[in-house]
Amino acid sequence: MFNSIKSAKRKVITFDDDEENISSQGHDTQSTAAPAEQKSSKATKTKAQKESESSEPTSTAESQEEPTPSTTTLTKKQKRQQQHQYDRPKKIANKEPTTEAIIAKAKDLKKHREALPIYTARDIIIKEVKENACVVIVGETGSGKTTQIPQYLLEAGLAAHGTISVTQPRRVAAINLAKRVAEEVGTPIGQKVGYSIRFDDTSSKDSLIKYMTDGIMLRELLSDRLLLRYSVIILDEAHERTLRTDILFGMVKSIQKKRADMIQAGRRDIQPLKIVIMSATLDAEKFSEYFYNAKIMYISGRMFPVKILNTVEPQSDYVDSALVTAFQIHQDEAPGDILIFLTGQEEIESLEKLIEEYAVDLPPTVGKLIPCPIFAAQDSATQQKIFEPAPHGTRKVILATNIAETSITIPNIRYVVDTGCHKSRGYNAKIGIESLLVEPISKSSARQRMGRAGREAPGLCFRLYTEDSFDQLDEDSIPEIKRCNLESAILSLKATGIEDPTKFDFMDRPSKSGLLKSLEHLYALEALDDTGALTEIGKKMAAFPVDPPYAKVLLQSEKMECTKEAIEIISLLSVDTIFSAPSSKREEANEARQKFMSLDGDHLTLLNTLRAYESVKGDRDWCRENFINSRHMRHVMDVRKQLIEFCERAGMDPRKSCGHDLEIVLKCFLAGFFQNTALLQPDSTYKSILGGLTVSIHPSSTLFGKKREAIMYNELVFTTKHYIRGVSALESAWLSQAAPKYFGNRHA
DNA sequence: GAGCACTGC
Repeated sequence: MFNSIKSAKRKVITFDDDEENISSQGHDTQSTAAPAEQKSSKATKTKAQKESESSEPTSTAESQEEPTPSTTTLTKKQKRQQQHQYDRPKKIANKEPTTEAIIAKAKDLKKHREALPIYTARDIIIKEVKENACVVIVGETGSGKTTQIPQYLLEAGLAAHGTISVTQPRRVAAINLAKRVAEEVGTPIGQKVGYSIRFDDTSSKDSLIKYMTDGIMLRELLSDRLLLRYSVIILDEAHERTLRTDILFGMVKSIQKKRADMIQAGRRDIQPLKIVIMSATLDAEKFSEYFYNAKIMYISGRMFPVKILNTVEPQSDYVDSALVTAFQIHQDEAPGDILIFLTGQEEIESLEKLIEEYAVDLPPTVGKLIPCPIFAAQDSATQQKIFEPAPHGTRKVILATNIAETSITIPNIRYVVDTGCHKSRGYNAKIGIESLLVEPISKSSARQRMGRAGREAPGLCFRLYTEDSFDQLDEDSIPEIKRCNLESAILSLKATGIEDPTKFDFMDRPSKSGLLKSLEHLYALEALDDTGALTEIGKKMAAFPVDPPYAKVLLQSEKMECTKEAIEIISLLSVDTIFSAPSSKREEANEARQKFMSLDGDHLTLLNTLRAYESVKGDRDWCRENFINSRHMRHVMDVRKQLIEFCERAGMDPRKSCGHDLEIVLKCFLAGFFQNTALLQPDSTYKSILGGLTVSIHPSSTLFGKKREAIMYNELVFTTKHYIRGVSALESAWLSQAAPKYFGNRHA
C-alpha cells in the first residue's frame, strides 16, 4: 500500500496491513464506567470532551510553569518571587476575574463534568474509597480521573479531617491540574484548591485539595512523619514507577498502618488515612497485591482508535527507516502531523538534515514537509516552535526524544513513527557506575507512544520493528529504583526514621549490592557511623534539597569559609548545563564561552559565568549573545535562593565568602567528591584513584584535552566511554587533607 | 569530540 518516493531513490518499507490490528489505546476489559461511552466518543466530540482533554497537561511551556498568580491570593512566598531581581519573561497582564465570574464559570463547567464518562462511576468510586483503606483506580488517558476523583471525594466529605492530596511526577502537571480543578470548584487557585511544587507553593491551611509533586510529599515527610494534615493521599501516574513514587508507596503504607494502630489504641485526635493509587496501565494487580489486595476499578478513556502497522522485515538502521516512512506517510496519507520518536539530540539533528535534503526532491504537487526537532536541552524559545501550526498545505514532522511520550503533548498529531528505542539511564550496582545507553522500549512505552496519534482523531502508528520484536519486548520498563544510584533515597529513608533501609517494604526491591554501595558511600561521607546509624552530619545533610555529596560540600564550606561560593557552584551544577549550544552555531558558542573560562576547570568557569550574568542582571539579550540558556540560569538563581534559606536555617552564614582565594572552594568540593578523582598517567590518560578505571574528560568540559596532574569530577557516566563531567584541576597533595582515611598513606 | 526524561517544605 505504500509507494516509493520516485525522485528520492529510496527503498520502500513494507508494513503489515492487518485489519485486526486496531487498538483504541489498548484493551477490552471490564469497565465500571460505561464502556459504551468509549465507542460513541469516536464519532463526534462534545465540548465536554474537549474540556476534559484540556485538563491534561499540555506542554512544558514556560508560561505554564510560571503562572500569573492572582493578586488576591498572593502568598508571602509568591510576593517574594515576584520581586525577583532577574530578568524573567514578561508575565501577561491578567485581569483578575471577579468572584461572580469564577462562580459562573464553575457552574458552566459543572455540566461538562457531568458529561464525562467517569461521572457514571462517581457513586461507586466514593463508596469504594469510603469502605476501603486502599483503592487502585486504572484510568485511561482522557478519562478525567485526576481532575474528577479528588472532587468526588471532596463532595463526599472526605476532606473534613484533612486535605486530599494528589501527587504528580511532574511540576507542570501539578500546576495545570490544580488550576483546572480550582476553576471547576469555583474558587481562585490557592483557596480550596492549591498546588505545591518546589519554588512555588499556592496551597494554604484551608486547601481541601492539593496537587503536589512527589518530591514535595517526600520532603513533607521529613517534618510530618505521619502526614497528619492529609486525610486522603492519591498517588497518580503510579505506573511510571519513578523512584519517588516507589518510596512513597512504602511510606504511605506504613503511615496508614501506624495511624490505624494509634486509633486502635484509643487516640481520638488521629484520623485514618485513605490511599488511592491511580495508574494508566491495565496490569494493576501488582499495586493491588502490594496494598493488601486492594479493589481495582477500571475507568475507560476518551481515545480515538489508532491502527498499528509493524514492519514486515526487521530494520537495520531505524533513522534511515524513519526517513523513508515519513516520506511515505507524507505522500500517501491524509493531512495531519507526524511524530517520530528517536533516542537523542544527535539522531534528531541528523534526521532533520536528511529530511531537508530529501524534501528538495518532492514533486511540486506535494506540499512541504517541515522537520521540527524537540528535546530537553533546547532553550525554551526553540521548544515553543513546535506548537506553531504548519502553514497551509504543508505538514510538520516532529522529531522528538521521550520528552514527547509523557511531558509534552503536541497538537495535531495523526501519525506516530516509533523506532522502538530510547536512551535510558542505568546503574551498575556492583561497580557503582551510571550509564546512558540506547535500549529497546517496553510494551507499555510502545502503547504510550502509539496513543499520541489518537488524541484528536483516529490515527496511525508505524512501528519500525516487526510484530515478533514487539512480542519480545518487556511488558513494563524496569522501575527506576532498580536501576539508579540510591544514596539520596537511602539518606531520606534514614532521616524519616527507617533505621534499616534494606528491610524497607519496597514494592520492587533494589539489589542488595546497590543498597550496600549506597550505604558505603554514605558512610564515607560521614553521614552514617560504624553501626550504620545516621550521624549529626547525616541529619544535617538530609535536610538539604541536594544530593548527599553536595550536601557534604555545603557543610564543609562553613569550616572553610566559602559558603557563598559553594552555594553558587552547587546551584550552577543543578542544571544539565547553563550553556546553550545549538549545533549549528557551535563555533560561535565556544568562542563566547572563552570569556568566562577558568584554567582551573569547570567549577570556577561556572562561577565566572554567574558573576557576569549578575553584572548584567540576567539580561536576556546578553544571555542570547553569550549562548547562555536563560531558562536554566533562572532555575540556578531559584536554587541559589533556596539554598541560602536552607543554610540560614541550619545556622550557617550563606554570605561567608573566600574572596579571590578560589583554590579553597575546590578543596571544599573535595569533601564531597574525594572519591571522584583521577590522576594523569604516563600515557596521558586519566585513571580514577579508587577503582583504577580509565576515564575521559567529556568534550563539554573546559579541561577537555588538557593534561593536569590530578582532577576531580562531579559525574561519571558510561556512554561510548567512561566520560566525566564537571571537572576541575587539583594538586594531589590536597587529597590526603580532604580524606585522610582514604588517602592518608598514599600521599603522606 | 558529545547527555533520555523527571524531581526537592
